[in-house]
Amino acid sequence: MVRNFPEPEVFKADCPTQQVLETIADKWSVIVIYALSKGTRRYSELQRLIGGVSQKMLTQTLRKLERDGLVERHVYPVVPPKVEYSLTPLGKTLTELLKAICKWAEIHLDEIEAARVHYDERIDR
Amino acid sequence: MVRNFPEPEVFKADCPTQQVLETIADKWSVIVIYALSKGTRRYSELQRLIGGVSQKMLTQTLRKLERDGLVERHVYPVVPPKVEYSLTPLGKTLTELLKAICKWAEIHLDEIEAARVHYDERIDR
DNA sequence: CTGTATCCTGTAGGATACTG
DNA sequence: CAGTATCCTACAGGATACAG
Repeated sequence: MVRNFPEPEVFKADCPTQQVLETIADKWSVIVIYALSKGTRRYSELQRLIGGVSQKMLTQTLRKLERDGLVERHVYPVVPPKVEYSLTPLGKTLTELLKAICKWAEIHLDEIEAARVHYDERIDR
Repeated sequence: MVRNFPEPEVFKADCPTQQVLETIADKWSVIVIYALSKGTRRYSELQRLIGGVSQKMLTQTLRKLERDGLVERHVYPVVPPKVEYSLTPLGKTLTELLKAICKWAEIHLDEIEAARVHYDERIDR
């Protein structure tokens, strides 16, 4: 299923860029990175901070980000356990971009909402 | 389930910013917008251009983007049917940001790949 | 406290067939 | 050509229980 497109583009199914997108174009990933952008956080802090995230998804997201080298995990050998998460330098370079996305969303919120209402009005009949 | 956080943040489950993220933090949306960034495309062009997208997902994504006012749909009343898609002005403002994300992905591809290999080596044993 | 393991359900999304 | 409709399955992701 590996066809040969002339363009070295994002369009190829096996394009590695898409694999990266899988990670960062994900709701929880964006939010977690956003939450860590202000500094180190403990696991439980993140859980409290992010409303509506399940334990499973939080852990899963953190592992994925750690694997991609965006987040660093530091375990203190104490009891009870203490684990801190922070952005790596690589992660920090991404932060600015994601913030820009979030800012875009905030700015154009009304515009989008209006578009949706308009669209739905045309459809519902 | 609407708790009252002090921060007017992305963390609230009902935050409208999250709703916007649902749309644009999506793999196919990013790719479709990317594909339209160079100009108007017909439905079938998009389908050919984007490797690995199913008819269902393409239509679904286009509808979602149209609803949010990011994409415009123009139907020519001819037979056989001809439908063209293009970015709205609003959609174009987003293009630059998404391109930046894609560019980031390209630039840091190696770094991420290396991090993954490193991570997996530590785990597999 | 910071997880992992298991179960269970809804649904995203592919394949296929059909229509204006 | 540009879709909609239907079926079907894999897997995302919540709830719960348990462990180090």
